[in-house]
Amino acid sequence: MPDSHFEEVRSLHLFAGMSDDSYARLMRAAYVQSFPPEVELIAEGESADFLHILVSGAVDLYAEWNGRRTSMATVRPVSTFILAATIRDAPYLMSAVTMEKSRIVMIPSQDVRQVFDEDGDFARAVVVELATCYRSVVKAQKNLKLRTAQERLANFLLRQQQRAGGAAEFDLPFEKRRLASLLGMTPENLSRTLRALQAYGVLVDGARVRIGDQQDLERFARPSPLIDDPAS
Amino acid sequence: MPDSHFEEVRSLHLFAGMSDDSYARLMRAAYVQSFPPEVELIAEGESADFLHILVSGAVDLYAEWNGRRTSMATVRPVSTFILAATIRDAPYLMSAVTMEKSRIVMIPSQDVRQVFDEDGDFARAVVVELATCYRSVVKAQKNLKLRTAQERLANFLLRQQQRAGGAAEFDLPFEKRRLASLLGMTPENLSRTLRALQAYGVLVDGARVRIGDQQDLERFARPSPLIDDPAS
DNA sequence: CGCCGATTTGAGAGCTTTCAAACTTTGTGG
DNA sequence: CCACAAAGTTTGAAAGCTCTCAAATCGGCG
Repeated sequence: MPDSHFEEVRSLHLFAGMSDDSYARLMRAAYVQSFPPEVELIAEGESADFLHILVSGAVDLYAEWNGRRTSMATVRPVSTFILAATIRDAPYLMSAVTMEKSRIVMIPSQDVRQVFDEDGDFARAVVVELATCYRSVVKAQKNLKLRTAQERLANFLLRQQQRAGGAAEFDLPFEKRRLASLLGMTPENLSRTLRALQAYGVLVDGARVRIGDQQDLERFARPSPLIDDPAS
Repeated sequence: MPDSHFEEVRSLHLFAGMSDDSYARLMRAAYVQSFPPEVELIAEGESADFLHILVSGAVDLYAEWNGRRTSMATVRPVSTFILAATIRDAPYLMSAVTMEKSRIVMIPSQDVRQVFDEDGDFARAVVVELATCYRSVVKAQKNLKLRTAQERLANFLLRQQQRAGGAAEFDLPFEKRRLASLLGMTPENLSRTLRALQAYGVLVDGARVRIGDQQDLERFARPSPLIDDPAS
């Protein structure tokens, strides 16, 4: 593996606190791979043979049932995904597909479990990572069950605006069809709902969004740290 | 704390593997408390001062936003709840209320974090517990996003039937209003949807449910281990 | 330019919610 | 033990929201 990735991954919270020894063991059989867009990395139901770490690019986690499909989350660098399945040695609950050209570090699951069994520091880091993932899914579920589609969209836009440094204008980070799926609606409905938010000063042109009156949109969206804060 | 609870809690997967020493430290400041039904144990947004372990009874985890309320999960003995907030030393994301008379062991969060920092075995057990919780929320989210209300209800009934040992008749485990909220619908809609499942041989009388033709209901519900299996 | 996929728009159907009222169940006090 | 009150459940009607299907439009790329 190139040194640059080696160091980049090392600096992740998950690996930062462990001994050089354990880290070396973890990386011994690990390798980096580059993928073009739209490549299926893992499929729901398969056994979790590798822990994946996204170094660059973007990955969509989705799930399917009975012919339907929904986006569950978007993974951005640098972060791991599907840690829980690796630890539990259980089947993946979600599929993963690259959204763009992506570089991914893959560590054999059995190495992760072995180091996990031997290195308490690593085990503790895994806990913190998992607790964070757990809390973020709980937030996603609250978002789904407590808010209407319009409210979810409004809050999503406000979060995007924050990510854009508070600018009044910014671009949507991915296709609208994927956004619709993430928010739990159809593309058609997203289109209409975006339009409905004009009433709160939202203007959309293609992927470009302009938030005319943040206060007004916030009054409608009522963002809450217990649902919308990415960390915590 | 009474010895009976002491042993019962000790036998939980979360505590089974740790040293007597660590366990004693964890339990030093812990105490058991009995609560009548409908008691608010913790409120969303509060800081996580105690890890809770339900020894007997039942607890509803719910969340609120903007005046709306939804049930997120039901906790059954013997299990812990809100472990992630304790570990992260972060605010609770959900509120908890007793559904029946319940006995609950409360361990100060700082003790949990301290033992967690010192005892690798405990840290590893926490990981397994958290990974399981994480996976169960992911399943709940797939259930919500991929299935219609009717399908969620049908699968819920099949799961209940399993819990009842496969009997054709069984009782719903809690009030219908709570079930409706768990499944993400209104009580009125649950009532109508139960009726709609007559088409697949489901008969309801009060809390009593009779599944006339399991095969038929399964053909409609299409249960999947990646959504409906409680463990794994 | 012309094709292909993504997005938008329209219309209609279907599902879910809301509101109101009737009915049932549960628990309490007389 | 009965009557009553309070809460939970069911039913009906209407409104609102979301989905589906179909067609039109937009946008990027060869």
